[in-house]
Amino acid sequence: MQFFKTENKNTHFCFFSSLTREQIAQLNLEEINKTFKKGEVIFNEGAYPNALYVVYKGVVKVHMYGDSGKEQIIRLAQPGDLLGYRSLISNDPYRATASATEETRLFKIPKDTFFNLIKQNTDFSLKLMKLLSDDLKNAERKVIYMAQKSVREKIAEALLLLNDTFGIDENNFAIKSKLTRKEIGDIAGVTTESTIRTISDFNKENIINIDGKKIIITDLNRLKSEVKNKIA
Amino acid sequence: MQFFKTENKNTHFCFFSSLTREQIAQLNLEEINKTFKKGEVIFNEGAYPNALYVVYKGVVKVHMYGDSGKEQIIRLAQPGDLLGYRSLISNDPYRATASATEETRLFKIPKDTFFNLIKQNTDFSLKLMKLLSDDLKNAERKVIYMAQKSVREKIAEALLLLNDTFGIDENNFAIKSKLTRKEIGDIAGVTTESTIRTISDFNKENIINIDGKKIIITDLNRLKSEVKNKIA
DNA sequence: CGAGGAGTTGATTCCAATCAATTTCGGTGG
DNA sequence: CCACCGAAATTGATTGGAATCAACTCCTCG
Repeated sequence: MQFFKTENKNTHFCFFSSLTREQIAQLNLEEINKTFKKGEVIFNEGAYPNALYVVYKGVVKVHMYGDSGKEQIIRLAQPGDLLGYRSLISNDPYRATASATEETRLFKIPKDTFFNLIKQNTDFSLKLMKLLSDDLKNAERKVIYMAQKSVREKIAEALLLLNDTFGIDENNFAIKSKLTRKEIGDIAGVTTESTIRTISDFNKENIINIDGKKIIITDLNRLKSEVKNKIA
Repeated sequence: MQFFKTENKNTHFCFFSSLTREQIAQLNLEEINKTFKKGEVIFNEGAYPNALYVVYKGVVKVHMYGDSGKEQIIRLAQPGDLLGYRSLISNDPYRATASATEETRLFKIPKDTFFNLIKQNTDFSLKLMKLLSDDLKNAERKVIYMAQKSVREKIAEALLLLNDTFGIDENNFAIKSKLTRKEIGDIAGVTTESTIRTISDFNKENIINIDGKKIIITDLNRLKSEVKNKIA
């Protein structure tokens, strides 16, 4: 079961890899009999959560809109990641929308099961708290990022995130992401035009290589060094 | 005991007001025999937490530095708020520094007590999760804020935060904050000069009134309307 | 094969940072 | 009590980075 992967992902950590098999068994994971296609919405801002989702295949973008209508991608959820647990715990309506960025399949954990597990299993609770803490850490880090970094740094960071999240194609070494330039900009908090210009700059400087829409990171170290003072 | 205040604070919620008296008794609250003066550091970025702090009197700023050295204030903790619980749960060194913005007194909850309580008291755990969730919600909101808002909106938001956090003086209606203009800018993620100019604009437009360093919000509604699409 | 979305590029604008200089204020020691 | 010092606040001038506006090309997919 791929949940047990142990790779150390940069941005998110695989929640399930930290659970025991027994704990996973208690989850009553129920596979949703539906494959979400690119762009399909899993849940919408404003809706009330009645279950927790677990990404099983694919990558989901969690995004919200500023008042001007500009989109901001809050995070990317990959296999093993939870979706919508924050709203569930806070008992709030979703404040963000979740959409598939590629063919995606999900498990569902009924709300009751989830809360029962929290109540019965302190170990599970602790792990969930740790997950929340880590997400909070990332979000706080992103605040300072948005406030202080240049477009160039933001795009470099976004590309590194894509690299970590989607991985690379064995054949052509391109990042296996289906995100558009606009969406990359939405991660970085930057306009589409600036995103394109910056990606083009990186290309000219041989830090990356553009092959159509595909991006190949040719000099990972230089890309990383664009992101100063990176916090692991 | 002032922890039982019920005011609905805008940005943080008073953790202790949601606990039963019994739960509070279990906390082994230990008053720290020290009054922190304005500017004094409670804990430093990089240090390892060995206890949880509860603000009892005063307001504490939690802040970190971008690589250029620019400061960013992550949040303001007021009486009843917890300090350092994220790092404690994640078992990380502190990633931010906490300093008093005025005379501050703290309680301390030993690390062991804290974790024992989590393990023994599911209700407490749930409340802690809710707290984490709410902080996460705020942080995510701030990400989009930093990415998309103008200086004017950011300063308006910061002033509203000050108003909620410090309250106003009964005599002159000034916000009872001892923060400098620079610090207000550090909340908003804006330079000191831009902060001053914007505050001065609000003054000219009779949205606020400046009396020396003191700020009096004279037209709260207009100030609020500067912050479009405010999420409660 | 047409249409529309995605990508790209160039020109222009403008907001806010930066740089620079001056004033005000709060505290402190003589 | 006052003079003085350094920090904070303020104001002005300039710069620059990124958004915006606009036009065009290139896919791709129905």
